[in-house]
Amino acid sequence: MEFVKILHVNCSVKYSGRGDTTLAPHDRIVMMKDDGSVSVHSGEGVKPLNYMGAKAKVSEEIVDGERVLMFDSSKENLTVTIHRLINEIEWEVEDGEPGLVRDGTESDLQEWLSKNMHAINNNLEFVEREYSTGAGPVDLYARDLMTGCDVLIEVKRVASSSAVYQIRRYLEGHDNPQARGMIVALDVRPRTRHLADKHGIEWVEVNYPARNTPASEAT
Amino acid sequence: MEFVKILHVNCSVKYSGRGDTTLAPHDRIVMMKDDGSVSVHSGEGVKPLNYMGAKAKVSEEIVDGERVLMFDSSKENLTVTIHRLINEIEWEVEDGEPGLVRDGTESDLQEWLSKNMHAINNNLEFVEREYSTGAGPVDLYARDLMTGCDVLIEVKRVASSSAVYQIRRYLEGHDNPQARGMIVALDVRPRTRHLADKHGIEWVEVNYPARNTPASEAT
DNA sequence: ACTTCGGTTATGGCA
DNA sequence: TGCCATAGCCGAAGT
Repeated sequence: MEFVKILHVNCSVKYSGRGDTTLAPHDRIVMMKDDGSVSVHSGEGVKPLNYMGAKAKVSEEIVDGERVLMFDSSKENLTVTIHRLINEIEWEVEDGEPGLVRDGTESDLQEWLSKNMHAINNNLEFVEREYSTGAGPVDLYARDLMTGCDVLIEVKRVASSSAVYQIRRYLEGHDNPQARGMIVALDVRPRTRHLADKHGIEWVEVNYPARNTPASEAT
Repeated sequence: MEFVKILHVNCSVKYSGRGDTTLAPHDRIVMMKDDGSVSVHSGEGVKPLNYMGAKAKVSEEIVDGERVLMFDSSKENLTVTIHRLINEIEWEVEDGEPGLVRDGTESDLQEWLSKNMHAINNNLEFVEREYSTGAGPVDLYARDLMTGCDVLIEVKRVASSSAVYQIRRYLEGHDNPQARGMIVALDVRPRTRHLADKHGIEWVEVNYPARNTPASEAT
């Protein structure tokens, strides 16, 4: 069993480690798990204002009549000074979390495309995945069946400008200067299309097939 | 006033939007804020398993005798199906969060460098900050006092390869083709050094002065 | 609304 | 373990 402690407090926070930050006194929610992780939440936003990962040593002491929580790891430390405790609960959470199942990652798409090049273009023949160019590994390496031309393909779920720069680097690092560059994505952003055109990079939007649902084309 | 609702439940979660994920039934903690954000926590780790940012429409209904929470925004949706409610609280959190104060950010470093170019090199004269090139704004624009040469500088706390590509784009977009490119950072990663050298980009590591110490604030 | 960029990014993969 | 690239990255600022 794992315990989660949640406090509603008026507090100040000080963090030092990867950077240095402070939080002035205010009303907040502090969540502590018994793996040593803490997060300090305000009433808004999904991200905690301050936090610290697991493996921290947790200690608590009274300084000037105020409860002070301290979290220390080798390289970081976080201190929560509690000016006023408003509420405090502790819940027992069953362990054995099965974990998040992700579907439709870039890696999935890349693998699927390698076996379904026709989704891009009927003239493409798959050659290699994660093909190593002088400037790093390009997602897909293909060949144009009509012209015999090498085609280097950058795969993205959502392609933004960086994809254009990426593929340009691969072309630059590739030994065959005649190679074409191409972006294949579920979503090629408008400005990315323009930038790609400008640099002579082809782009194609594809539809990823239905996942995890045998007959989910019901619409 | 802002309200934060925290539930301890046995639940399943389904998310669809930027990707697709599922969480099998298990014991978890759900935090809902009244800006529409949600996060689903297990008993471990600082990051939520599932989450959704603000601006979501929250709705709730009973399906097959189970309470279902739905969060919908234009491009994403998250569904929490509650198989068993173990606990539920709602806290009222004072608004007006003063916010996190960061120290030693890239922006701080950039400003400090603009006034202390000698930390980089004695021959540099500051010209402009966030100088607009055809390829976007470069952090610092300077001039070499010996040669009169333009120097475009990318500032980073930690410089990784992307900094090299960034500065190359700025040089490409700059009107003066003779301009030199430079990376200035607290930490230039090994591969970045190599890559910079290869592309004729200079790089310099600097020490940031002590922060928050009255004596060092003289300027 | 779309894009760009910094971040205490976190996190997984690989040398 | 350290280093690098990805992520449902988030969040903020600028256009």
